[in-house]
Amino acid sequence: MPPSTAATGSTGTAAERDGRGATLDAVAREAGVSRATVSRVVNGSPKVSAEVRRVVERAVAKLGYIPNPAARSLVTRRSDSVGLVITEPAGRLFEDPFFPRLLRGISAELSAHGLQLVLLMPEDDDAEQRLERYLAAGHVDGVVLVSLHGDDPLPAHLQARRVPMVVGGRPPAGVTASYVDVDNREAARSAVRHLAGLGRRRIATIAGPQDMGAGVDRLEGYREGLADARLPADDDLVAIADFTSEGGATAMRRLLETAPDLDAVFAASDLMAAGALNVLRAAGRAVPDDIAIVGFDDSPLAAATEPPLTSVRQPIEEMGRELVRLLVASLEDAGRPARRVLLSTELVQRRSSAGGGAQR
Amino acid sequence: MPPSTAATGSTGTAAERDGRGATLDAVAREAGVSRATVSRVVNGSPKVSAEVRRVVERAVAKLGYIPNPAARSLVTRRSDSVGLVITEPAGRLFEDPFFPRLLRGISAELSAHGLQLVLLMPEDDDAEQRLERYLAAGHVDGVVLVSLHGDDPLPAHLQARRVPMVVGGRPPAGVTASYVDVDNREAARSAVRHLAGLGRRRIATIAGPQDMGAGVDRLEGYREGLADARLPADDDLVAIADFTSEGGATAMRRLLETAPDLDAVFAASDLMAAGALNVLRAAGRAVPDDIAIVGFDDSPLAAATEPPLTSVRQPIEEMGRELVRLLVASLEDAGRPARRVLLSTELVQRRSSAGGGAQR
DNA sequence: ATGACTCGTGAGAGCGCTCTCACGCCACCG
DNA sequence: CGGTGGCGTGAGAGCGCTCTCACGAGTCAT
Repeated sequence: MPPSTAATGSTGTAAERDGRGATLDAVAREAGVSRATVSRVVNGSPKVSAEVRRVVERAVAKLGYIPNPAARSLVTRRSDSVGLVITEPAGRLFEDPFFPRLLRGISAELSAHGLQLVLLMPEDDDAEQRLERYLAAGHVDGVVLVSLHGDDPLPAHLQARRVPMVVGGRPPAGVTASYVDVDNREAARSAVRHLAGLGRRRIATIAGPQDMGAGVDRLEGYREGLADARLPADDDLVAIADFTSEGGATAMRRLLETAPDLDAVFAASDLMAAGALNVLRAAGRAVPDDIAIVGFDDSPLAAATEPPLTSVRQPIEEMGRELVRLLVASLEDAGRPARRVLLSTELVQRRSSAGGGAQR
Repeated sequence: MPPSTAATGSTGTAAERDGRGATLDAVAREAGVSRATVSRVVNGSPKVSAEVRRVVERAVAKLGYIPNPAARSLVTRRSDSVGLVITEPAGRLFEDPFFPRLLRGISAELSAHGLQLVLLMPEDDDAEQRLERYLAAGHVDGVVLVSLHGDDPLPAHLQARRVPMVVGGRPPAGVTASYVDVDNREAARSAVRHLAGLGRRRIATIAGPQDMGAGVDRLEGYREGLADARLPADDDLVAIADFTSEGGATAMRRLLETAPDLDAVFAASDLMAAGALNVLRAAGRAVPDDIAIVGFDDSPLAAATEPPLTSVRQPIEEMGRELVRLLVASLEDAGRPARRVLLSTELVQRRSSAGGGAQR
């Protein structure tokens, strides 16, 4: 600690203030105007003469003034930040590029709106309770919820507390909030039709968690795809996993037992498809010749596996951006009814489901 | 909007307040004590009689009181949140599990200290300027900087503004701050010795960016490892990349041209090693028989490649936790000198560098 | 009984900002 | 020449909290 730099009145050379930063009041004195006027200039109000504005701006620059966010928040009742709540066990977060990509989209759009991102990853129920208080306290202006599982009480509680929120993916029943999703059902359906079009007849699926919208919808789409192709449904062809590669591997092993004659697999995520791929290789099944496989997400991983994965591309970054747009809109107009935004997908074909396999 | 719910005095049934939440004052009135006392109870001060405490707690519960964070911050000059600044181009963020893992560690430790995480990912210079103002304004109590590149002015600026900060990895010259790192030099050195011990004589390296501490240190360690094994240094054996798999692939192609006789590769990240692996496979070079390869990080990816990668394990989550510990310590004692924490690494051997290859 | 303490509590100032309202000024009209 | 109406500016009240300080009541030694 330097020995008390003394109070040299208004001498202070620019930003060399020690201790706390300059206040509105200091700027006002420096510029010879009132606090109100400085406030107007700082906040870009049009009702300030050009001359005064210049003087104030000079004072601001000279003192290195930066508004105190807490003081501002206290009166505006806004924090200019939003929370992103990710409730997902470690496993998937680590390996799935889904989250980083979503984050990127969210972050970019928030930045465009001058908002900051508070990342919240409750590790247990206790942390989730603290999280709820935190959000209810108004630390953030709104919340983006992603990767919701069916039994999570958080969205309902936030709704009760009137915390503005948007959800990534179809929210669980009972929760009405704006959300952004892709048409998982339709995407899965067309992926299965693609496999059927290749002549595959015993098409299995590695489905996602059945407590998540994406998991349920993609499984449903799979079933519809089978029906479209007039193929019989068969529970032996369905294995549920958790979106991780390890889960995908386990599911694939199970499928090889329950339905050894399968000739195609639709996996509800690329990660699970990659896990399945490893198992198939170890089992000596050739991909795509013996077994064709299609993933979901079109993550960078899909192009890097051997063989590369056919996959359903979803615009993850764009989902992030759209989530923020919805949230910002509801922040500006609280009475706004909840909206749903559905983004489109595209089947990206690669070698894992190339033609010339089992038939055709 | 409901037609003005009228002012029914102190009737209000519990948390059914409309509009803003209850204030300290309201709780004080409800409990029949002063604001100061309620404040003491809420903040767990010991100087409150058990009896009064009970009464106040009941009032708090009844009104569903949650302190207003802005008001509190205004007087305490603390935000109870810290910023995590990641300045890294999209590419690596997407594929490298490094960041999610680090995040996990940071988030867990912050949570243990009752701190929140503000995630900051400036996309361009403009955003970085805004970021600086944001941090200087005191929105956060301190900052964790990771993935610093040598030319980034941010750390120096933050230092000038006296923003408490810690750095992940060795900070660039001129910046003095506490930091957490692994002994990259020693780890790389022993990885190279491991390869030499296998009888490899033409050991190449795919090094990381030379504007980052980890990139420089691992390359240096590689050179020391060669010297240890009395192997000649050779610039043809060195290719610089950017820690991504694509970069690793490009570097590997270049190495195959400049040094077609190489029999081992030390890659400064698993991602780069994986990219190299693909190139080697395409080039018909058998791993580990023709060419042994060692990666760095021991990410989940390392175990999933074919063949699985020998890799230097670093305790990434623990690095995150330690970063937070250092930051918290310097928050509590501003005069505290900068410290360096070095965590240990471990070489995890897998098939990509199995014995029985070129020699031995 | 008196003074010296401790201990729990209340009064009140103040953190730095925004925003409403009032006011003075000038241009313009009748 | 007095009235009218913007328009730019200042005064001042708060936002909800913490924290210092003063104070009354009890405890104990003198």
